Amino acid sequence: LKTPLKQAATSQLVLTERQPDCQPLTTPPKPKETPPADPWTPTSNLKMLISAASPEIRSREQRRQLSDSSSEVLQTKHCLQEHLLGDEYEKSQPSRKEKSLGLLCHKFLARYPDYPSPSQKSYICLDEVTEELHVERRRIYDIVNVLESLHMVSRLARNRYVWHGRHNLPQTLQALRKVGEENKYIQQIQMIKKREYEHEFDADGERNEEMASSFGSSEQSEMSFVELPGVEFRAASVNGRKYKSLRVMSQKFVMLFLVSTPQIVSLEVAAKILIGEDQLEDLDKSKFKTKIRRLYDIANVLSSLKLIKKVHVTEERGRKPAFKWTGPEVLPNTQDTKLEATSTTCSPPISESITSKEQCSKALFPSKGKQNFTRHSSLIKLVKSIENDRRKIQSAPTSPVKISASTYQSLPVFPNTIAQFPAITKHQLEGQSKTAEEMQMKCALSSPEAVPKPEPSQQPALSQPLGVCPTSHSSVSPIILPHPQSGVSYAIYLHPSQAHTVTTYSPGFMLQPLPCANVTGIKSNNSKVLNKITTEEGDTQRGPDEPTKSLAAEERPETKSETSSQRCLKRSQALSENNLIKRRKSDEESLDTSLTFFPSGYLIPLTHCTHGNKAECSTKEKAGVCSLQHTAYSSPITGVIPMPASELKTVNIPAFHITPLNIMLSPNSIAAAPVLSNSCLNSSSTSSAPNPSSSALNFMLQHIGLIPAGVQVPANPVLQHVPVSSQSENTSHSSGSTNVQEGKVIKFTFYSPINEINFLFSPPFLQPKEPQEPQAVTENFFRTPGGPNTEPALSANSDGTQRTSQGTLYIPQRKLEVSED
DNA sequence: TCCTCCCGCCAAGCA
DNA sequence: TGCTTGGCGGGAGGA
Repeated sequence: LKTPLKQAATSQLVLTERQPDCQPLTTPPKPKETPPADPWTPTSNLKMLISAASPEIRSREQRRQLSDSSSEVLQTKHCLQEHLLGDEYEKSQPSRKEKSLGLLCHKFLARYPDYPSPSQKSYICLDEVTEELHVERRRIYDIVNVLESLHMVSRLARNRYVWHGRHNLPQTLQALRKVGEENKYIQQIQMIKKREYEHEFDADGERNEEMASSFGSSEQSEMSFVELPGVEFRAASVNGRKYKSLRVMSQKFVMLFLVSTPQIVSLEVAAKILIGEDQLEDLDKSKFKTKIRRLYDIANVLSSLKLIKKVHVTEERGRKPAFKWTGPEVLPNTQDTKLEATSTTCSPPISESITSKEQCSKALFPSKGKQNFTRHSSLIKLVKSIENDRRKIQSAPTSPVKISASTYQSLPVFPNTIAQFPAITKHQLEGQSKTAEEMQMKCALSSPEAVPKPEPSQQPALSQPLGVCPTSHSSVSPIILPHPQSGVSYAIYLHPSQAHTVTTYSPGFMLQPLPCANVTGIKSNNSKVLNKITTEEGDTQRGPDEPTKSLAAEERPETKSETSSQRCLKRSQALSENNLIKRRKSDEESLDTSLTFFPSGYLIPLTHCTHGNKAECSTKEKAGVCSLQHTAYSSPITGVIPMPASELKTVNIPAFHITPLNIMLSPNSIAAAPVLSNSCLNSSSTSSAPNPSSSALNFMLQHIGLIPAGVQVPANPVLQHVPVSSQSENTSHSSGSTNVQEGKVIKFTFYSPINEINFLFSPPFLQPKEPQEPQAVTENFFRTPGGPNTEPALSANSDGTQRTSQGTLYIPQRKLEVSED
């Protein structure tokens, strides 16, 4: 009852306020005379009914008519009243969509030029806007707040804003991206996704508890408004409210897009992150719903600005609303350049400290005092989260698993991997596989065409050897990780089509599941279970004939890799220096956790590839990564090769670092990496250095129990040049095409957030063998292959695992997906 | 049924 | 003290 009355009063107020503006208006002041609080007179009764039926429409219609003539107003009023009890009145109401904030924002934006003349400032009077757009003031605030977050408007005074248009947008986005990177939002996203999958079946409470721990305590919560020089932020209130401001939320929401790869953020994740940085007690459902509501508000405005677009991420658990960034690409290089132009201290040193951050912030926002700098606490929270994990596993059984200390940094990589799946549509994968042959030709590592949407300016000039070496130009591109101390290096086979995006070394990454393994091809028959993104326009549904393109669309330009990877390495190093031992535990935990749901891939040891030789080291030193101190823990169970920290110290890890920025490595970069071909292999102790593929195979096969330990199998040329053709992959059940025999090749795939690393193993080694300990576990991660749309014929093992009759191991993506059959 | 998000209450804070 | 600003959540339209 309250609302209608109030609305009626408002309508009357509007009515009377408009009178002076409308000359012929002669509306009697009767509404004023009738106290709105008295609903029991016939007039007020009627009025209340009208208001109750649709106060908005009533006032809106009245206002509209008032602008024409007073008589029309009265007629309209009468008309409305007459229709009040009828269905026609309801029909006359604008639909909900017509009143949407997005539409309103469109109208609002239409009032002002995108790029107003600097000499001529546009001022926004809220009163005028509310009148002209026939909306409540409250709605305008929603719009203005979001626009403020992008510095498209700024508050001048009460009721008064200045319209800046999009002049500041690039600068703002770069600043936001920078802040987002510094605060490791991508890692938060990964963390959330990881926990999401880990606790898929957990009770909400438990999940919330986990979430809470992952974000640390509320005391660390600190949300600030990112400002730009010259764009002063004058919040109406400077109290704590501003930290919950829609502005801040909007900025953070945008940050998530800018640091994500692909630039798709689900509302759920965004809300959790926003809550995570708020208070722990906010993790209840109502708060979550509130955040979601606000995010919808923000998203509507951002959509009107064409910065984002609504999409849907389809997962096993259903269709999730998400948004995809469609705004201008914000390149970190440019950003860094700009930052450096502002201040030379902006380039974070090897160990990025808070001090340097603040310096950078000062440089970025010189017009404001320190209190205005953005000082997000995400990093601290992340650390806390991991420490929580560590604590949890302190009592857990020790595991021989070793993963790199960098896992500490890239712990959430795993979820990130999942996070990336949405970006890879089934069609994309299929298309990718179908064009595998073509890519083999086109996507030679040195070929720029191999890079989806290669932007010249984005081609990373990876001057440093990354320890990632192509051994061939086949579609399966081996990458070597030198292993100095043990004398064993590791090979990773990269699919060239994705090699450009590979990046990432991370134990978490190594321990991640190997989805989509189809023996004969790149095509994944798992693709059906891959998350897919379907925009409403279906624009992300790309045909199979343009896999590269589609991938490119979803993946971040590789450009970011160089600086980002360096930065990440530095951060990882800094973080790992002090708590290396502790983190091992944590890493183990994370590994174990990953094990639960995600089978891992394998690093293939190159037993004859010498390590630590001067040539290699010099190469690494050139890369500036020799000092990298990471401890890798891997589990034989998960097929991860133990990789002590000392070993990794001299490994050119950067290329394998999974960073929150999703650093990518271009084929060119990989091709340019000389480690394998020159430093590593050539510098090996013997001139007859075995083919790394052989070592890789041996290790792999031993590891999974297909051959006994100590048994060495000769290298198979297939491994060096595994022709993965669309034919073979599509006809895995028929005679194998090219060199891949039917069902005789195992392809292991690492999925990083943005790429896959494939390991192909040739037939001779797939011989029946007595299951050994590791095998039993390992096979749990395998699933038989099948056509892209068909379920493979499985032969269940006694332990419940399955193996294809064709000898092909099929690696599922997720636990849930594995459960089928 | 769930997703979206309109709507407006009401409190904080400004003028 | 009135007005502006905006956090917040109920609940309804829509898919």
